[in-house]
Amino acid sequence: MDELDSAIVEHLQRDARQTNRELARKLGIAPSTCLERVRALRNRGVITGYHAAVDLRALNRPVQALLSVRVRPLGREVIEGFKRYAAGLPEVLSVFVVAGGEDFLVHVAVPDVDQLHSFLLDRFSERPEVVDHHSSVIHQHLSNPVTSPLGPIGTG
Amino acid sequence: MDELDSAIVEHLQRDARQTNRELARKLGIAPSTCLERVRALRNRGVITGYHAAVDLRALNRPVQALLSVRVRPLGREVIEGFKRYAAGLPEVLSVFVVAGGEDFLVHVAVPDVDQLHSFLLDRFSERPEVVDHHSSVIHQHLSNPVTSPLGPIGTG
DNA sequence: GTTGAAATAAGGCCACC
DNA sequence: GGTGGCCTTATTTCAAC
Repeated sequence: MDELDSAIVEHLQRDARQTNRELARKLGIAPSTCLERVRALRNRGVITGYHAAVDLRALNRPVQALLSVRVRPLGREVIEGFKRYAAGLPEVLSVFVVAGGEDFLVHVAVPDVDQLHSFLLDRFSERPEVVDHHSSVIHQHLSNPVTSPLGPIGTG
Repeated sequence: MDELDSAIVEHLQRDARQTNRELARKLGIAPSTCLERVRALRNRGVITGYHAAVDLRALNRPVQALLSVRVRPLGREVIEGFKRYAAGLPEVLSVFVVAGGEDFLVHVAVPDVDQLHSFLLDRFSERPEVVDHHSSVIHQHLSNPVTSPLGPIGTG
């Protein structure tokens, strides 16, 4: 994991479909060298995959919310069970298992606020382990396009 | 936005670097047809980009947290200002602007808990508009690999 | 809108440095 | 570990349906 690897990761986070030749040209290295580096990053698990990003409005899901959920009794089975349940729901974008006042934060995207309400009632309130929940509508969500190493770059 | 488009979007969310031929074969259409569909999805803004996903541990950032922040006075300038400030910090993965008890939820990834503490003190506590903040360490973060349309598929 | 084939460009392997 | 060349494979255009 040197500076070249770091640069490759940054470029591929911005555009995962640029050709190997284009990437090599930007970095000033030979395409074959670049290809080997990229493959090594995948094999070492630094790059975990390549994913298309979508516009939630285009998919009829303009309303986003963060749902905080408390479950009881606290234990591995209840936590694991709810986590997998929530992650499997089509409305759910991601699930955070957190420490502190709440146990889960569930990021959802739905067609409208009525369906957000229905989702809470039908999917969360009815679950016996859910003792409390609270929703925060998301007005805006900005994602950092690149995630770079922090601190000294590891030796691999 | 028919069912074919929907299927294309799902496949490209799982693997954005599969060849056009492979994608066409899975969908049972000609490669040239597939290519045109994919291009149309990009031009219509349904697919917004292709991004490499990375392992945060490999980038020396194994500690994640969600930081809830309240700012005052509440107004467009303060909200916009803090939002852009937070989104520009290298430790920050994404920023949620939310309604409800808190104003922001900031998703961060740092090398260790000490640097999480330092981040809060140096980057948030010192900001005059930040009147309160509270951190929740993330034990686990699951993302849904695919985001599909909900409800009736729009006519585009 | 979809297809098949031809032209263009890229990916991938290997010998060499 | 990095490079350049060669062969294989994919992408992309275009005329026709």
